[in-house]
Amino acid sequence: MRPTVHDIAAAAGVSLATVDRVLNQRPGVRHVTREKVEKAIREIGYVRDVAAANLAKGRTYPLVFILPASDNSFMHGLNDEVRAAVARSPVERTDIRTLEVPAFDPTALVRVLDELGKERPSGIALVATDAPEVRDAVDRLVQDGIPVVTLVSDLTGSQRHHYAGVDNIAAGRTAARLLGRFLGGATGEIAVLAGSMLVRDHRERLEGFASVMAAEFPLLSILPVIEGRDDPEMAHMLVADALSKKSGIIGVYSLGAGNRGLIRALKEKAVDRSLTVIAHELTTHTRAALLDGTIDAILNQDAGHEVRSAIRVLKAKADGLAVIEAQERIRLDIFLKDNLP
Amino acid sequence: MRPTVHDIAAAAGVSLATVDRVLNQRPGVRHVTREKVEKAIREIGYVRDVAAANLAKGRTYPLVFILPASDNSFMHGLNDEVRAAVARSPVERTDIRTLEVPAFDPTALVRVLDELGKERPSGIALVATDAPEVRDAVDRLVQDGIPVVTLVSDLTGSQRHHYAGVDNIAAGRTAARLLGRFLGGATGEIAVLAGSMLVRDHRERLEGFASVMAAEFPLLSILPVIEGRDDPEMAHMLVADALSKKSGIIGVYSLGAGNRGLIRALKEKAVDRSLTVIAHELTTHTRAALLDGTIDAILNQDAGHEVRSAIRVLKAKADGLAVIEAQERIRLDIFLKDNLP
DNA sequence: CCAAATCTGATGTACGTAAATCAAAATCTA
DNA sequence: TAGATTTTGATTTACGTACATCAGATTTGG
Repeated sequence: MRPTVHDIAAAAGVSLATVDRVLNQRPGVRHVTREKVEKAIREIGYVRDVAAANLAKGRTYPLVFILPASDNSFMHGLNDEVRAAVARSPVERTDIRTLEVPAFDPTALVRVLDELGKERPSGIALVATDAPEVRDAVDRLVQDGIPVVTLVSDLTGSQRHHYAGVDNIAAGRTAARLLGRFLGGATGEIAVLAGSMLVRDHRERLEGFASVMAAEFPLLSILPVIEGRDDPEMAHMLVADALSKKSGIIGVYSLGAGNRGLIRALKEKAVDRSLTVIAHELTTHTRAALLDGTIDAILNQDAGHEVRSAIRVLKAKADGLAVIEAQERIRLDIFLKDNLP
Repeated sequence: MRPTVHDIAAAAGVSLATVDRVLNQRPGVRHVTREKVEKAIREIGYVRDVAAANLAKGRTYPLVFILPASDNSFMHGLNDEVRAAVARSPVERTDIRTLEVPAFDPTALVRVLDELGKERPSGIALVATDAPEVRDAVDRLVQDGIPVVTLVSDLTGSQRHHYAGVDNIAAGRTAARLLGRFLGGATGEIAVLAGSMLVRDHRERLEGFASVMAAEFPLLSILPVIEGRDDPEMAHMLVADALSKKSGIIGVYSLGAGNRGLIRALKEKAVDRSLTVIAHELTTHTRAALLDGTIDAILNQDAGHEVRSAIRVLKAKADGLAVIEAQERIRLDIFLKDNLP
């Protein structure tokens, strides 16, 4: 049987009340007594029954998700997953609130973060815009003892407790190798479509992509990055233009969102050119394009996993508990037309 | 505030005791009263607080994992993950026991399953040997109300509640497409190394592999399958032999275990031949081979995820609760040298 | 050594549910 | 309608922890 507070009391030769004072760091315990109790805790291997503790406390975990107000499929999917988590709230004892902030706007994000500092929720998950002032705001929260995890996009040099997202450098490298291998030993140009170089995940993907390309596929040259602002219309225009002008393009790497526009451009301008195309994020549009052969591979991050992981980590940090590291690692999913879920 | 049993009692106009009788399907409640209570439960949207219920019951979940006594890295890894779950037992209220049975031995497996039927654990997870008598034994357990999940390898036509493993047909198809694409438009022969055609996962991988190869890569022909019994020594001998005799081999698909032997054979016989190689299961050996270029891609199933998923599902089934489907889907991981964890 | 301050023990209630007991009420049977 | 039977209510204890209160013990300062 698992040891309880009574066992600690017996082992340490003190009363239940004293054990409670030590466990919940309440005042009024002499130093030596405290040590005696802590020793007993270690020796009998006591671990607090979190379920019982939460029951007694009537505890819930007020959590806040800060998401960018972006109108693309990926962010919509992320939003859906947060809503699904809200639906599970009663069972998981969470109390989740979602805040929308303008995308790519550090100032707005900082303002929201600073306000949350006063409110002191049990935990905060945010899709970070990678700017020094955001990093400082997050670090203030962390210093204040509020658990913070970054979601999807990380925050350079910050003290955030955890990052629930994929390794984007690895994603870029993987895309490069897949593209390089799929193209056999061909010579030609590669077009790269990004959202914005202001977000860290896109920068990192590009960095990984370029480094593997340079090192291992010297016959393929990367054209200047097209920035489509994750917007389908803009992406369509820019990609169509590039395809018209550059006849040497034999491959495309789309590392951001807005793939709806990319796919349309490909169908209009390149049906006959048999391009090899790799894109990020599995959505209804990219899925259809993968199945009909317009896209050759999709790299994906599972938004549901990211949200669930963020919640688990925030709850664990709020209770000062350990997490199962391997469970919280967000994988880079690679989908070909054969292994779609 | 979330509704409690007291709220049901008030809403239905009955006593707490009656509510308890209905909730825990105890006898002694008239049909009309039962209906009245059930209606109230639905109307106020009551959901049992599982944590509180488990606390009151002092409940633990006795679970049994049945694993084959195979001496390969994958099964060792699976074993490690079960042990890790045992270490978490106090927190998760599980009480996990592992049983080893001879591999590929339906009779032994049936004997063990039948005995567990008497013992009535809260749930059973097994790596199934795909045979009718095993299926029948599992179905008896299910009929008896014992939750059963298959792990890694599924059981054809059985009533098991869940399968915690990858879609092996999709895995084979994916391997075929990767291999076909990596080989560009080359012409040649593909060697396939399997463990045994007696286990369903290997059969399915081959099936998926062969179908995509035939349909989409007609220039590549599949050689007769080499069965290495998941044994490194045997695999080494057979593969080395094949490489010596067949000079037309340009690709290898290893769909089972025993990759240690395969890798040794490749290094001895094929350093100069630049074969394209795809293997299953990420182990220290395959990881090293991927990094040094001997292997081009590894398809993997995450044993840790499989074990944790099996436990979650068994617990949920034991309590009659729903699971988060997406969370329990075991993905096919594709590793290139760039996205290794 | 006494009073004041500090520390410790004993005890009770609460969280939401399970499970048991016993009494009372309702229903059924003859 | 009496008596047996079934159904329902009321109440209590328990699970492991949190938290509060008050009394008693020990330590500290002067």
